[in-house]
Amino acid sequence: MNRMQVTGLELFYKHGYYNTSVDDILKELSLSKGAFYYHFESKKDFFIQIIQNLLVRKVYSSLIEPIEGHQNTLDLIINCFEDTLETAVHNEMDYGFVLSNFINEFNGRNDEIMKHLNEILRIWEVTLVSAIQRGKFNGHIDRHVDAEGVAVYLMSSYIGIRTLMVETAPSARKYRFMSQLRQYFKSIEVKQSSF
Amino acid sequence: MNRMQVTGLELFYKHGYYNTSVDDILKELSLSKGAFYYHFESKKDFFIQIIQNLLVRKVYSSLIEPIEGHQNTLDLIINCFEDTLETAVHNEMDYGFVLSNFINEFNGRNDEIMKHLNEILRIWEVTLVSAIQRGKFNGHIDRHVDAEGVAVYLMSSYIGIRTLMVETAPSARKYRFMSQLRQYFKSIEVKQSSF
DNA sequence: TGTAAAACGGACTAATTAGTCTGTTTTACG
DNA sequence: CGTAAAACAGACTAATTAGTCCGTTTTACA
Repeated sequence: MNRMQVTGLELFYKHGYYNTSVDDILKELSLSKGAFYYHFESKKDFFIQIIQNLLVRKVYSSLIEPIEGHQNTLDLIINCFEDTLETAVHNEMDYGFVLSNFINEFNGRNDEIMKHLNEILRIWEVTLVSAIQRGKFNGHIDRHVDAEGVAVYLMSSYIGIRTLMVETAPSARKYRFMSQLRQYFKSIEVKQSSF
Repeated sequence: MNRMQVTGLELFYKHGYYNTSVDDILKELSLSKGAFYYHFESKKDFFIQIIQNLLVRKVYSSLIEPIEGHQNTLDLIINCFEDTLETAVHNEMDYGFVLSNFINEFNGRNDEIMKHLNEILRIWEVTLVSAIQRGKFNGHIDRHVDAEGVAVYLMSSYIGIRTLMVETAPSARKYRFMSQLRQYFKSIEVKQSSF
């Protein structure tokens, strides 16, 4: 059953939800229809369970937990982005950011699934906002900075760079992206008055 | 024939390419199979023509031409983003950035179509790079800035915010995004030494 | 007005789809 | 062992898909 979900997520990620048939998944697993519909009500039900079991944990371990530490917030975010982007570069089978891919696919087409995906986005946003506020409190980030704004801006740029890194010069684009991210961070951290 | 392409793009944008059947398009237009396959070789051929005729022009008029002026580069970009995002906010049927939606859908699934989409991205990137270099030359942007890096960063954030603006608080997210974009621009423009 | 080509209608095919149903095997456990 | 439930196999249906084919209408133009 877990094997089915893992393989399901792989194929949905590779080919998209609507472009992956239940038969495709079963062929990959050498299983039959009976096995599938014994465990899952429908293809949609199957996908929602994948979101709740695998996708949520994936985002948690790669984008949430790494920025929940108590070091300098901006360093945590830089390292977190650096790590996930580096993984994408070295993954020859990278099809972009799995969460935003699904959001694009289901937007306006399936409200129930969109609710689940938006919920993950919301958690990511909340985590970023509180990380930035922690940074302000700890004196790493300028007190006048709008934490919500920074969070949205960070999420935007991350979603976008993952799309841009598919197919065209991922390594170079990652490097340029990270440089500009540091540049942006310089503009929101507290100015170190030399004394 | 043009009507077919316009309606085709609409539906492909709304529901995705693989999730829109030729029959759907023909039903919308009250046309028959004979009419469609008289003008187009296949569904793929139809879509490629849509890219070349409609999508390219759309990106040109909204993202390329507006930043080709000779005013302050950063102002041009700000206004350009502001305008397209505002359009997205007021379009109750917004399904995200049409170009990145298709890139997400075809990535790793159809090389021929990806080639066309990447070509549009490339033109956008080149336009941004030369705009930034013009800004450096004109004394609006710091000479040490990496034009390629800024371009990638701008494209990333734009693609991402368009994804984030679908469904959840588009207007508020747009506002926050634009504020942070201005913040970022402050960090790359020439420091106005007061004299 | 005559006529050939362009444009279109719509029935058809073969493949694929999600989901059903009935029967068989495997497992757990007394 | 015995047996009941869990797990699975695979043929089946009804709907949908891209694309074909042939006949009919419309258009352009001499």
